[in-house]
Amino acid sequence: MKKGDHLFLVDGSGFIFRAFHAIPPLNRKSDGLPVNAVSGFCNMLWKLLNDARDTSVGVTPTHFAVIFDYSSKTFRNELYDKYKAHRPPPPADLIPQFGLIREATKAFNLPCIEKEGYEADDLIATYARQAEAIGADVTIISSDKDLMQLVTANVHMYDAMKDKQISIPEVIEKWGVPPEKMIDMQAMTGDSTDNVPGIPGIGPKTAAQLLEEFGDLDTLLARAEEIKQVKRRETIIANRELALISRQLVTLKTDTPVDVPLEEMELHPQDGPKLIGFLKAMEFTTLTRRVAEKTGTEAGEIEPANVPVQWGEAAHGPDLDTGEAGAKDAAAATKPIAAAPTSSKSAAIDAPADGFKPADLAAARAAAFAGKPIDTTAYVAIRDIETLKQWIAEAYETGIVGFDTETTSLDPMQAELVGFSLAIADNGKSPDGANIRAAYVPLGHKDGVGDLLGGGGLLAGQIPIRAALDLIKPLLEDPAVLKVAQNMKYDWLVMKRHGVVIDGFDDTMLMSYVLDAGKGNHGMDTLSERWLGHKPIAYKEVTGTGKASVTFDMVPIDKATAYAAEDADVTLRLWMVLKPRLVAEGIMSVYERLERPLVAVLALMEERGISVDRQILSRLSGELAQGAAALEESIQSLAGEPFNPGSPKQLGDILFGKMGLPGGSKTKTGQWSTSAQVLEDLAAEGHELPRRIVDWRQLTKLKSTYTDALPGYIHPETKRVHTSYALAATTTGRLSSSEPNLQNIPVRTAEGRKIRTAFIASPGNLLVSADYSQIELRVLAHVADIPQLRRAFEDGIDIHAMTASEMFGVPVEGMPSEVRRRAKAINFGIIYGISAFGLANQLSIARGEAGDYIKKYFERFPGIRDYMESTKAFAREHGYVETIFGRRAWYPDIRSSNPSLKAFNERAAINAPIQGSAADIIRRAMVRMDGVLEEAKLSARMLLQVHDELIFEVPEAEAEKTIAVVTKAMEGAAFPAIDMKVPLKVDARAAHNWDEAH
DNA sequence: CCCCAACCGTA
DNA sequence: GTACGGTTGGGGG
Repeated sequence: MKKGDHLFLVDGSGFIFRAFHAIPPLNRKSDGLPVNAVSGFCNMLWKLLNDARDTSVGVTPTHFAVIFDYSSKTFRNELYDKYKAHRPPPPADLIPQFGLIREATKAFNLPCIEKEGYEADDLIATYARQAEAIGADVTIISSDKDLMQLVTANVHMYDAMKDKQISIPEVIEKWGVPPEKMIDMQAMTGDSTDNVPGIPGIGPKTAAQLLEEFGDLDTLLARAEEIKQVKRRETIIANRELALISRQLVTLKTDTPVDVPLEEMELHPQDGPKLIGFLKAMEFTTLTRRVAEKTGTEAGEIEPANVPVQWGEAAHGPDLDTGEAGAKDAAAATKPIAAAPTSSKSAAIDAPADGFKPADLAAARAAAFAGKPIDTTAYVAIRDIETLKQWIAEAYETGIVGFDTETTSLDPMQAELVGFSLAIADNGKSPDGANIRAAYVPLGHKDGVGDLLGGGGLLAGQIPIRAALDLIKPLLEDPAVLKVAQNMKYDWLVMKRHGVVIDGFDDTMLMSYVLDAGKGNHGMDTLSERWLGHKPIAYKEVTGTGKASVTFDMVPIDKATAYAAEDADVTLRLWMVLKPRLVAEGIMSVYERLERPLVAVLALMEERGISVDRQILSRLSGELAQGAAALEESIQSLAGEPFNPGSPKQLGDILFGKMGLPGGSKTKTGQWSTSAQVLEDLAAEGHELPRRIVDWRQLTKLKSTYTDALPGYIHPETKRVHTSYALAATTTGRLSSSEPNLQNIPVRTAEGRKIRTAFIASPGNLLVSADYSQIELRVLAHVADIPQLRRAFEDGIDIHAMTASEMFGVPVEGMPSEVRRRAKAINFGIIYGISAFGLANQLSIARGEAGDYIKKYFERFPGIRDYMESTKAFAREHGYVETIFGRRAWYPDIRSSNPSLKAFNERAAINAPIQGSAADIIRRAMVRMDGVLEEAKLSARMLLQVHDELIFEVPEAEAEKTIAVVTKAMEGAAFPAIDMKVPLKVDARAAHNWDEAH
């Protein structure tokens, strides 16, 4: 080292504690290893090594070292036995990171320096003075006041997290004394977290004043009699010895015997592959990419390094204890525990022996947030651009932000943005805790007055919406910053319609769904009460209810802030609880592969919508009205009195009271059942009225639910119908569709199918419908591994005919349709968790006969019975069942003592893996579809999903090729996760409307 | 105005 | 026998 060189000394132990508390909990996704402090550390090192000149440091280092504490036992304990006593053990999430930080330092090719019996501060002091003596400059990367005594004209400090240089003026500004008087200052004030006594009652202000007057501590003590304030004079004289011991404790040793000379700190070029190996092992994708670019390394070829991890119980003393010296900020706000670590191993012993496994970390996190009070009075409204910029900068800083939009409508295709809220977290001052603050950015709130058209004037004190969107857009589109929302599909679509494509996000609703499907709904209010013990403000409380309700833009801003900021706050808290559970419960890949990617896919499908021909529906509606009116008239005359045929109650009275027909069955409320089944039976006996009621019901159903309702869903601007898909509504993993439900458009009857002719391709295009053939039976053949079924599917044989042939010994050739029908019903029954009761109902046969069928079926297909029994046993033992991709469906009531409830849950548990696996397969196809189409240079757009069917809109000229590409993608959707034992088959067709394409 | 039961459309 | 959502009637407040 020579004059003019510049030495950077990083206070590694101090940094890890500050980073841990400042950075929200970030866990390695593969196993939940906490890595937030390591992440902050690596980012800081990378920045200092490459861009130090662009920071407040303003110089480039020539020499560089990272210094750590070695153990909590140092020479200071000899001086004063209570030194650093009463230190709580470090938080569980931090313990594994001590070792990782050292590994990181080595990966960065930097010297990693520590020495037994000394604190990092002593090593830093020694090196700083050595370098200074040579004429080099020194920058200490730390903001610890204990190091400020080292600051001179040539020695500076740098707060990396605030990007702030600390030199002589900053020390004076902060403490009122120059650096060389910091030792005396600390000797007087002491340090409660380190148990440095100081002089009782003397704080920084008094100390500075006394040092100003007397010059230094020795002079002060010598002339203590001159102090005018009686009380102060007496305590200083009485505590003279304490002050002198304190001075010894806080004075850093500048002559520590060091093992690594300054020369060895000379900076060497980065070893790209080595560093990337470590970063990959930590799963820091963004930094990996940056390092690869900068060092010209091909990251894809580098394997993640095998980094040793001390989860806790096996951690060696020095690694754990290094944290202690830097734990000042943490300890200050933490209630000290009774037992102090007394040996270098004690922290490891104090920590629970198995307290650092993913499941325990998740449990600790949940416990930390359960009932943790939420300060809802701290929410603020952001009303100016500068403040918004600050919040956005903090989101970049922490890398995670809670996000929520407020709009004028529950329908994201109609919604206008009224404001958005942000929640920012750091990792809190207490173990496993977190501090969260949230704000609302009002953009489109109006005053209540308004003109006759209803529109009020924009309220003052709101950032113009365009400006706010321009500011927030880069943040929302930056995949490196995690946006956390509840039901992100809604916010994603709203923001997309405002020109922002959110990238890099988590969705707490979907997390809850993969973790707890079947254990209640996944709405924010429910989750908040369940996990946080907090009941958020109800939406209705803010907007009012019923006729008196207003849209959110009419809500006063203070009221809106209380509501909206709380939503972002709660969402981020839920993330803290739920995210670690994904790893702990082994369900992360379901979330990442089958849930999260569908958010954008479905949002885009919803945005595209589908063309519906108003004229066709209107014509059909007229026809249906005519038909229904004619039927109604004949119904009235047959009944002999006017009544409402739509009222099951009135109908029951007519049929079973007045007309005295034999009543089939009663509903659970004691009413006569007038179900289609009952009416069909009566009709079969020759009664005319029930027959006409059945027909009337069909026509009115088609009219009210479809031909009349659908036109109301045509969007005024797009002229298309935009359904909404729910990702987290079913227990099995299926989607659901609503407003309108496009998953129950009629198809079974000729009358009903006419509705489908109204769903049309836009001019120049065709609709392509591609549906899986028998996907659930194929899944059953796969999971239960049934040889006959597998063979039949491989050979392309009619599966129901094969079943009938096996069961009844009837050859497939020339099989009566009734025989096949019965086998088909049994096959469906199997999928639904068959019961003799249900099968009997379905086939209108006796219970006993149905029971015989089932018995026979199981004789022929014993593997199916085994599957059903083992599935039930699994569900009873675990409370859930799994799809072939690991999705879970919970059935807590399967242990119910109520026999019918228990049986119901058993049937559902048998069905769920089959229905759910099929749902997972089509989800996989959907996630891949856009990429597959793009690769094939096709412009087809996926519009709808109906459980086993996908509908696309495609230019006429591309239809044929699209069918081939889509079919291939769907048939291969299980691969490579699952190598299906049965081929998947897809039928696809193109036509101008949905009826012909299906 | 809200909720539930009954009924029925889909896979 | 599984999984959904929408419409209607009807009763409650």
